[in-house]
Amino acid sequence: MLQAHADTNNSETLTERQQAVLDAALRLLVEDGDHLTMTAVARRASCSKETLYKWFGDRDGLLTATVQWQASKVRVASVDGKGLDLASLTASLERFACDWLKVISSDTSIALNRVAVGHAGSGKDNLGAVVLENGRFALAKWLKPVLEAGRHAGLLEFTDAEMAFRTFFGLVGRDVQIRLLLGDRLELTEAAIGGDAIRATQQFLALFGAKTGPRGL
Amino acid sequence: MLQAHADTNNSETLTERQQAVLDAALRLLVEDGDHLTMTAVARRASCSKETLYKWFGDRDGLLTATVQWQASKVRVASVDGKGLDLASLTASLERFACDWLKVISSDTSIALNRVAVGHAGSGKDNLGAVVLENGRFALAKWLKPVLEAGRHAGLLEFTDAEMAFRTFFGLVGRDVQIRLLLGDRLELTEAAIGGDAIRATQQFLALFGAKTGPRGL
DNA sequence: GCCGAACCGTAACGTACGGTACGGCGCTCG
DNA sequence: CGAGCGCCGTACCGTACGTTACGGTTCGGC
Repeated sequence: MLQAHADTNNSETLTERQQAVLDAALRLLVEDGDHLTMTAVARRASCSKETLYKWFGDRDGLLTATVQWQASKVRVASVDGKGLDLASLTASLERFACDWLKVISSDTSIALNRVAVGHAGSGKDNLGAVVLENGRFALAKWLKPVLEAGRHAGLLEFTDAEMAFRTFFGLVGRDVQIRLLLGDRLELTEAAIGGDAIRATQQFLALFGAKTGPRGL
Repeated sequence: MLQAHADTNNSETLTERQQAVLDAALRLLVEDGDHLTMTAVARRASCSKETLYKWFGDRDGLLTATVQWQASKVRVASVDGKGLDLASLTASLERFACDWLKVISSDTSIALNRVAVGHAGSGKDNLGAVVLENGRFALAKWLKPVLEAGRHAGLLEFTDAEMAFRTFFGLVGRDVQIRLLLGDRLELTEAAIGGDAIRATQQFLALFGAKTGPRGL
């Protein structure tokens, strides 16, 4: 998770220097919240504002590029659909839950979601769509094949994969994301995340596991 | 909405005129997003900016008063703990789920949560705490007695009411709130909300219902 | 060495907006 | 009926910030 393997889109069109600038903008966004100014980015990245405008057009362009740049860094390798037995399926689900909880509780994710939410309220919905696409919908895209494989192997029972995924999403995330976005202090230790991942997975299996399988929880 | 039932806090300290001003601010917040300016509020409410500053101190004070004013309007009557049989417990849970989904999908809630999220990112966390207190935590305060009553009546089994509540919260809300906050078009018809409420309740009962109860879904 | 391109640092401009001051108006009270 | 007061409308001020412009520097190519 979170490895920076050379990706398809951004690494081609963005020079090394531009990536450094976007990293600076990202750090600033995490530190100072939505208080990001062009002057601050230029100072932090040791570049001129003229260059910022030449590269990214305007402030929204810089913001969008920053969000997409971060998104391109968190692409994860899709799991192979070899989740044949219950143990590996359970492990996959727990791993997804664990990774997801780590992502949404990270400072970076919180900062990016905050700015995207604020942006969604002000007309142009670019940032919100980008965050959603690389967050919730990407998670669904990764997870659905696992669910389908589990159903095909007779381990899961559901009619609509989308509905099953959304239930899993709710069981994992619960109130965590909205509380963090609203500024609630909510310490999420590694152990707590791991425990939540196990609990959510067991609850999901209790709801969607095949009748023959073991009924956890 | 906007009935003048004498409330605890706000109706005493706020005059009729002040409430009208806050309603104007609230409408503006819903319409224009976070683009709320003091001049716009003054114009919409047909009052002077000087009056706004005299009454609410500064922009943050106006924002906080607006959020609290809206919060004071959505107080619901707490259900009585007479949920003795499974039918009435199920009905109570469904009703909570239904009401909650209606709240978080309303334009007002979305606008308020957006501004609170943005505010939480910029130092002062007042708004986020207020929204959280009147949203998630208020819901917990209403719902936990119901859950405890259900456990006492032998209908539910759980060790930690907080954990049970959070699971219910996740099953009901799933990805709805974050998607709406991020600007996702997500039409929630009355029928869809009702169906989701029933589904979430059945799933919750499947996870936490006493073994003698019916195993839905 | 010279040229042009890219870029850094900074100054400057325009605008939006939070906050303040002031004149005028209607209302209440003596 | 005059005084005082609360409030409306508006002009005004200061600042922050997006955006542009410009002088100076580095660097690759001829």
